[in-house]
Amino acid sequence: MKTFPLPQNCAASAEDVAQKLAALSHPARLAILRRLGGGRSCCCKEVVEHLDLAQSTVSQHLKILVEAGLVRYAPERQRSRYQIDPAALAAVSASVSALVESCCADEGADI
Amino acid sequence: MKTFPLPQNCAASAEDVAQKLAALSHPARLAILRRLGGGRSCCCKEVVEHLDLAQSTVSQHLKILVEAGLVRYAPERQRSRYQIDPAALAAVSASVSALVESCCADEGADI
DNA sequence: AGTTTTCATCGTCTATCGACGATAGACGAT
DNA sequence: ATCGTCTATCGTCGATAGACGATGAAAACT
Repeated sequence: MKTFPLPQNCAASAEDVAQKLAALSHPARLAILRRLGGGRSCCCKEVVEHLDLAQSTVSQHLKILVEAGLVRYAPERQRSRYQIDPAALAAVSASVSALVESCCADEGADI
Repeated sequence: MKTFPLPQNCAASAEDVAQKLAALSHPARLAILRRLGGGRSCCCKEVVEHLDLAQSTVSQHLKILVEAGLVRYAPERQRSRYQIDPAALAAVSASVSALVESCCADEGADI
């Protein structure tokens, strides 16, 4: 597995982290991400065919993922190309890990 | 017929993961978690004093965290005790990591 | 030309979120 | 018994999410 540069990734603000997590907090968007995983072709139509949602709904979900910075968007000729941003996803994962560690780290836990 | 097949290596369903991520996707709740981190005393009032939100609002956020299974709730005598569930948080972190890895796994990266 | 395909956006609808104040219940202290 | 404190819940409000169909634009294909 390749290592991503991660330039000061964990310095993200709480709002930023919250936005990315919000983008991840919907089953349809998780399904979309899985669909985009593995370097698939990633046009909107293909996602629509696998999700049983209206095209406009899928487009909205994709937009949310793009606005959160988790998916890159390339308006190719006709069929737009959506592609996962591995660094951004890795950054989110790192942020969550950091959060968990900071919450569970110290303390002899008197309770 | 399931809408989302979702072959999972983690035991959690997509809805479950989404719910936990939704619980994490609010700056106030992230701040609450940080407050609860390190085995603090964790009564509602203390959180209120550090968050500049109404007590009812904080109670709501705590409830969301409890319902997501990320925080444990012990209705002690007068002042309730809120406490992070480290295992649940770790599970969320693992789920996110698994998601990221499954999405970025084979990545030919040629467009 | 026209047609089809694909996509983004608009408008609209309902449901939920997020905030607050007010209130009631439970408890300790006086 | 009464007062004060802490908490959870209720009711309400505006804002937003999430879904859909309809529409328009751009590229590709007759």
